[in-house]
Amino acid sequence: MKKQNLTIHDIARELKISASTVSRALNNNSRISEATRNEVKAAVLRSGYQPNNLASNLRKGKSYTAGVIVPRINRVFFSNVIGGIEEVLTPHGYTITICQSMESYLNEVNSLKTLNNLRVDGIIMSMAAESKNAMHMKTWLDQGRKIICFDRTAEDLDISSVRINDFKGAYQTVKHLIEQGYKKIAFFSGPEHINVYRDRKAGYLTALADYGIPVYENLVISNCLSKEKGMEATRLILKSDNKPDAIFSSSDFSAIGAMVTVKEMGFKIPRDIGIAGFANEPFTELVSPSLTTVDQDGVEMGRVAAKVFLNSIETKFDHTWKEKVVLEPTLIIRESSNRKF
Amino acid sequence: MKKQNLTIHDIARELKISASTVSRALNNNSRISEATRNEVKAAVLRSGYQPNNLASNLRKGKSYTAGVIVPRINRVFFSNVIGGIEEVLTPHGYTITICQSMESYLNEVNSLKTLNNLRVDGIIMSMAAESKNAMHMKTWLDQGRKIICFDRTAEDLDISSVRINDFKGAYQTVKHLIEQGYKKIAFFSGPEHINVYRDRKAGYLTALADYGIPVYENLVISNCLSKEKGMEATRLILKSDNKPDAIFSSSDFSAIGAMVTVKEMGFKIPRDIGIAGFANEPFTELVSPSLTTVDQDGVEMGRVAAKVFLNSIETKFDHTWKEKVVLEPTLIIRESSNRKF
DNA sequence: TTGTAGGCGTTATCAG
DNA sequence: CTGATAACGCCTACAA
Repeated sequence: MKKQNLTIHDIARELKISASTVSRALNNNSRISEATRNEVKAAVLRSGYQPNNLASNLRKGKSYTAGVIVPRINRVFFSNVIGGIEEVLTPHGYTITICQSMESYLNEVNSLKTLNNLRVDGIIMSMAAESKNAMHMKTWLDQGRKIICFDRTAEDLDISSVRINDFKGAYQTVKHLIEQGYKKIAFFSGPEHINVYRDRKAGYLTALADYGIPVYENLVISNCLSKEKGMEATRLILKSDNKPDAIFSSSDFSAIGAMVTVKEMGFKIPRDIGIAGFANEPFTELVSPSLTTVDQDGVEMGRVAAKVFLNSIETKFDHTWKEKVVLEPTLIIRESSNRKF
Repeated sequence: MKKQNLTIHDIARELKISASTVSRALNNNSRISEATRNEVKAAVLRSGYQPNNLASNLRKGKSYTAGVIVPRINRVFFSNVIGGIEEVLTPHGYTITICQSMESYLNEVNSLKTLNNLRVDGIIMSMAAESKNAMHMKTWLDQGRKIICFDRTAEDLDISSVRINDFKGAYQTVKHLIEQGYKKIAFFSGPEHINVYRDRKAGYLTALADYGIPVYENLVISNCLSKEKGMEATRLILKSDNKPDAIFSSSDFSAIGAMVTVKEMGFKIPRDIGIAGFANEPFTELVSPSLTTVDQDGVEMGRVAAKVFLNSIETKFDHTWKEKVVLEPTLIIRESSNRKF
């Protein structure tokens, strides 16, 4: 039952030709006659031979594999990105190998090592929250490995990257809230050593400044990304003397938490309190009121990252050239902030 | 800058010993002295040598890789499963290579082939909706490859599989609806050549029969899995002469569609119409009213599938033994169906 | 305990 | 156009 794996040598023997000829026939090499090529292909079909890519990859010094490291694969944004990467790479004959860092620095270090030992042709990654610098990545870069960062990038490294304009996404959202007549806008932030959260906060602060609105310290909450933290923070600020009339969160999850608590405390959304989140998680359009948020097209980001990957390994560009792509975010205005109509 | 890759031969030359000794030192082979082992390890650290797993895998005839094929990676259930697989396999030194079938039979065939050519040690997969039989999988099984199915399994094949008890999940949900006093329960189904949808429907029908409730043909809607289809179907049945007082859907997405339409048409949930879905998508607890649904723990399913994978390749069992694991679903009762309190 | 030799399955190079 | 040969980097008998 369990057949031994056939090799090109078996095919060669059967056809009384050499293994190299079989190899050439299979690789559509030009220096071979139509006749033998067809003979070989027929024999391959007949016998059920399947090439061993491990061997061919070893010989070619190339694995036709992209390593992907994400904090967690089951976060919609990241799985969307992976989907986009896969969509672009598969037609090019590349395969992807996945690792999760689980936001841990140590896991990230190990994943980098594992993928390197597998001789992947490059790594597409988004950094773990725990990784406060990029020394572990530098080691590989110095050895000539390719790393492409997306979303959470290593800004202290000269590296190819794909991000969205988080600053702009935040700025536009705050501008929108102001235009809706909100005057005291609270902000939920994330760990600020991560570029995306730093940028979102900067967008928030700049928008307030541009419109001459003061920043109230008690309304800027740090490290507030989960639903629970959002509920907690909301209760706190709504009970304070200096109540906000809107909440802009760096995360859809804490925005949902805010929504729950605001309703519990008897305020109306968007009449009394406006709410906006960030990321356009699928649930944001399903809750009621539906949540205003910023879309960061994960699938597209994955596609772009994959293209950058292909460019960098097919070296149309010279070695030192790094691509830095910044995608445009889209503000999606929904019920939770829309009181003008 | 770009160092050439070092090999065990380079280390050997530096230490004036043979490559095999280096290999043995690195693999913690017993037939080697402490002294040389330490020397080798020191040299490796100093030089920055990194083993080439392509080569060692080729030599060992084993790739320490699991191939995973899912319909779409960015569906929460599937990405949860992948997370669970990764969690279990990584500590065992296995890596995972991912393919999406995008529900297409052809993509599935190609993925199977790609993964085989990569000589993965086994494949963990959930079948594409388009795949109506498993002949393409049989080909590989006959060649002695390992395939483990999860969720959507190939029932005509003697194969290891991990599923949840979809029948029971559906049965319990319908029983719950009946106990809440609902008497005319509509059902949204999926493609019935897929085991999970067939089983859910069977659970629905059996529960009705057990409680002596007739089945109304106009209330059983086939191929109704998306939000849009759910909206459409709901409009249809609520306008009919034979209106339901509850809707049980095989999918959370169509259940949400039902919810939207029911509210639009002015009915109260759960007072006038009860609703329940299936899968416990993250949004189900965030919508209002929150949606009653059946939890199928994707992460756990992934963990179990990975363990079955490890068992099957580390062959503690004999070749012909196939594990068939059935996990228990959990009915999660939320507001959308709970009118007793 | 260590070294030698051979091979895992391919492909690139060089002859013919 | 085709064949022989030698790698790719590693591991494992077998020999010493």
